[in-house]
Amino acid sequence: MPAGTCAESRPPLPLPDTPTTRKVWRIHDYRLDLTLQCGQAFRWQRHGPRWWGVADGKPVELVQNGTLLQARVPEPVPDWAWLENYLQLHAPLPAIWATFPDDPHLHRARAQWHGLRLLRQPAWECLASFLLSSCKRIEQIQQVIERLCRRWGDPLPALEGLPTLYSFPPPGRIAAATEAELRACGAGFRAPYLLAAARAVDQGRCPLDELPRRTYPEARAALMNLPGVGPKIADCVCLFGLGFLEAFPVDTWIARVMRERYFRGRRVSEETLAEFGRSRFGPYAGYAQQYLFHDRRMTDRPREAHLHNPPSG
DNA sequence: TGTTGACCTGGCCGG
DNA sequence: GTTCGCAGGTCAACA
Repeated sequence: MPAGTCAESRPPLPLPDTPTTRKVWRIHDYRLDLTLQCGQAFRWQRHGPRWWGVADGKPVELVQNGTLLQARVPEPVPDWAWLENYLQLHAPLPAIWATFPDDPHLHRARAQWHGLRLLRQPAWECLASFLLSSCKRIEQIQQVIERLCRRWGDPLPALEGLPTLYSFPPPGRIAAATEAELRACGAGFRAPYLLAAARAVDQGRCPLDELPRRTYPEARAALMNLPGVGPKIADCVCLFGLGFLEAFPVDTWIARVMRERYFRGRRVSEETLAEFGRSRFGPYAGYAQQYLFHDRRMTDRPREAHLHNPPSG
């Protein structure tokens, strides 16, 4: 190759990304309102078309206007991969749907709730949140988590015009708290579970960072070694925090819908339902679970069906 | 192996 | 204003 050609064809030196506080994406098959409010994450607040919360440790304001998604952060960031990953903007939803069997119940849920996505949350925040979730409504879970963040989290740089948001407390901070202090935040009988989990993670006995590199059964078993973590919470953490999309959490809602629609109302154990869900819906069973779960929940709670309204923004 | 009650707390509902 | 059953789960005791 001639020397001159080589110099001309050399790619330009990569320029560092210019840090920005705003970003716009064109998105398809995405419903921000459903995704943030369906019960997989507990730190998002809605005011009209605007959503604000903490994603991957950073305060963010989000607005969806049709196929445009706008984000705003208080301090310039060089890239937005962290938010794209959290929101799973690049998850191939049509390809995921193509893997599912021809299932009338799933088709109906898809038609109604198309655009609902699974988030990818920080594993510790996900584990702590779902440890606090048993026998609580979403609003109550949000309140307890907010108290924990205000008490043991750090204030984050404020978005102009919005209240101060707090980081999710790292395991070491919770590990240093007392059970009574956690109960005072509203954790109730879940307080000793949260404390034990925080200490296990903080001391490296439950290496959350390593679990995504293990197999799903190994990660699930490691989580279930923690006190207070049964099959349901372990599967929620696998699905929403570790990226194991084959996980199929079985809670009371999904157990009801599965027994009704696939087992003619027969009594079937929850472990059997989880195995059935994973084998029927395959490597993306978690997506199927979330659609079936949300469909059933909205059927039983029509008051909350305003979620069906597309974003007004 | 499957079933049952206890565990905190707070919003809801009927009296 | 008060009472009561209930809620997106887990654990341990018991049959």
